[in-house]
Amino acid sequence: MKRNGRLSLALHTLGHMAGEPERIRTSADIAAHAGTNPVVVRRVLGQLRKAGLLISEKGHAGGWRLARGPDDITLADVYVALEERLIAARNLDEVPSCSLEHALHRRVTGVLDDVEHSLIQRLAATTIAEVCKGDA
Amino acid sequence: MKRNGRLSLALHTLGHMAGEPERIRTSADIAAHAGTNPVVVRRVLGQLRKAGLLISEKGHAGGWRLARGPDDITLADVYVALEERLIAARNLDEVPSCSLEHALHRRVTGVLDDVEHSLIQRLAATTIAEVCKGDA
DNA sequence: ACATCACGCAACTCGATTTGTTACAGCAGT
DNA sequence: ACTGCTGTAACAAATCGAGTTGCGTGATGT
Repeated sequence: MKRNGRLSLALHTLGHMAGEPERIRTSADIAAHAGTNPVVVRRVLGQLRKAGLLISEKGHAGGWRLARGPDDITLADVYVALEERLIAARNLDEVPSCSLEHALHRRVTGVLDDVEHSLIQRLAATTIAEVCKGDA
Repeated sequence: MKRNGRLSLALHTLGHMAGEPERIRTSADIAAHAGTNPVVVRRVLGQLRKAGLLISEKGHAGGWRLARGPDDITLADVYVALEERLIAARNLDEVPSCSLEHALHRRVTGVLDDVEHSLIQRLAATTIAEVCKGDA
């Protein structure tokens, strides 16, 4: 796992959950399966929980499960929940010294924002359930 | 300068060159203007040279100049020359252990490649000369 | 010829970001 | 009470890009 590790981990986990929605999984289980650390899992899935995609329960029989049906969670939901923003730069508004820089920045970020938007739309077209089905 | 620093630097420099195509600039000049280091400039512009966008000449009166007219260089040319690939992951084909991972990977990279492609097409619609004009 | 000025390239440092790890507090069942 | 889970903070390790230094090479002017 290297780049987009969080996204990979999240999608992978959700995919498995979609296969057996009843089963409650612990972060240790998930971490073992993904070859990473339970804390990392909790960090990533915690963002999905905040976004309302997952529910986590503490205590003896605790663990993680889907907050909604797998056909009601799209890849875009996951993407935005993780605040990935692969494309659009999350910039610290660097004041451009020369006006050319300004013009360039405006044009490029305009395109980038558009493309990011279209990426999200494309991701919104696929649900977790579909991906899981396509696997079989 | 932080993320996409190479792209910024390249576009900025090309923009200025488009304004005065005759003038030959040294990497020291460019670096001073961009607030960075001559070696960094040579690294970045070197990629543009390999892509046939720039010409560099050594020696006393050496320096950098455009290899073609500014209206014949698009933002996409620069983007691909730098091998930026903001979107599509440059992965080391990690063999997915479970088939779900496989299905996921295929679908996500499919979308990502498409979006990357559309990004390049959008960038190809703008030339360096246009950006320079838009500035004035 | 020779000094000068510029690029080309490799190796290294540095800082920021990301990922992995350890430790501990809190909560829910048995 | 005890066990087993999450939540969080703090720290360590790996990663990556930018910056830096040093030296080799080619072209120009004297």
